[in-house]
Amino acid sequence: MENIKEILISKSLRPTKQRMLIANYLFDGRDKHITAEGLHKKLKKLSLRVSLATIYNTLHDFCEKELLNKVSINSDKIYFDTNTSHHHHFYVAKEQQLIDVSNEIKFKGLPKPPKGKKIDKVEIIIHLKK
Amino acid sequence: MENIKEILISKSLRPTKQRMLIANYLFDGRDKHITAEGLHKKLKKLSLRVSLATIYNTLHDFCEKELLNKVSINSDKIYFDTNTSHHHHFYVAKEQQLIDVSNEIKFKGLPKPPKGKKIDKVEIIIHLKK
DNA sequence: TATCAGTTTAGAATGATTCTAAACTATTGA
DNA sequence: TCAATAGTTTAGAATCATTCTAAACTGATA
Repeated sequence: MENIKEILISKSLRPTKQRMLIANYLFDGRDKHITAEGLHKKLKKLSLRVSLATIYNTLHDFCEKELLNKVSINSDKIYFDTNTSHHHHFYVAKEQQLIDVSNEIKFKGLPKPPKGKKIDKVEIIIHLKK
Repeated sequence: MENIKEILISKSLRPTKQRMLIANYLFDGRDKHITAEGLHKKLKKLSLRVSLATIYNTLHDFCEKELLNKVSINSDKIYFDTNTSHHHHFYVAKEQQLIDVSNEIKFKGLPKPPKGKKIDKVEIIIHLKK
């Protein structure tokens, strides 16, 4: 907890009550994929009242400070991923479920980017079905 | 043109005026990535009046019949891709630009899917920056 | 020609996200 | 200690892509 407070400060985010609540929930050691709406509901269940606007603000702030990763796969919701290391995902469209891929994928034959552009990162989404 | 009419029929889509307009625009031989809104504007410029609702309906119908591919990368718009063969994309976030990757990418070390699930397809998005 | 399934349409509804402006809180410096 | 100020939170409104609805239209078929 103290830990988390320091992290926020080190990222020049004031450790406000709301940010602490959210950070404590998110960074409990388990990897999570969550949407703003989903987080809002979770916190409500724990009787922690944080406005939806603040949730959005905070999630975006955390992303900018690289405490979270944005994953946008299905174009109707943004998922925020607490795993910020470079990794890939399984995605089950039917259940809108996102699962981390833990192992390393190697590729061959990556194309050259068009002139004037560089490769930022390679994202792999493994779509699953039954 | 006659060609396109027959394709629609073969997919049991009536070759209505609106569908023909849209299909003629989309399937002119050049690969395209387009959004519903974008297509609506393009057709308007050509003085072809098709309602936005019909554009959405048609794009979805074409997807179901595998004449188009849905690509959702940035989570605020759906792109429809006239290239329906299996391929990957470059994506330039800043310009919301989508570019087909023409060559083959091979990978090694694809993870096993969780029990009860099969790999449907592997989607690779190569994020580009300046 | 009447019927009917399929299609188109305008406009309303939805739902995620962002914006706005006012209230609140924390930090700083006198 | 206090005021000033910068940063934060909030409810609710606004936005924007997309979907829905229900009525009008179209065209093939009997």
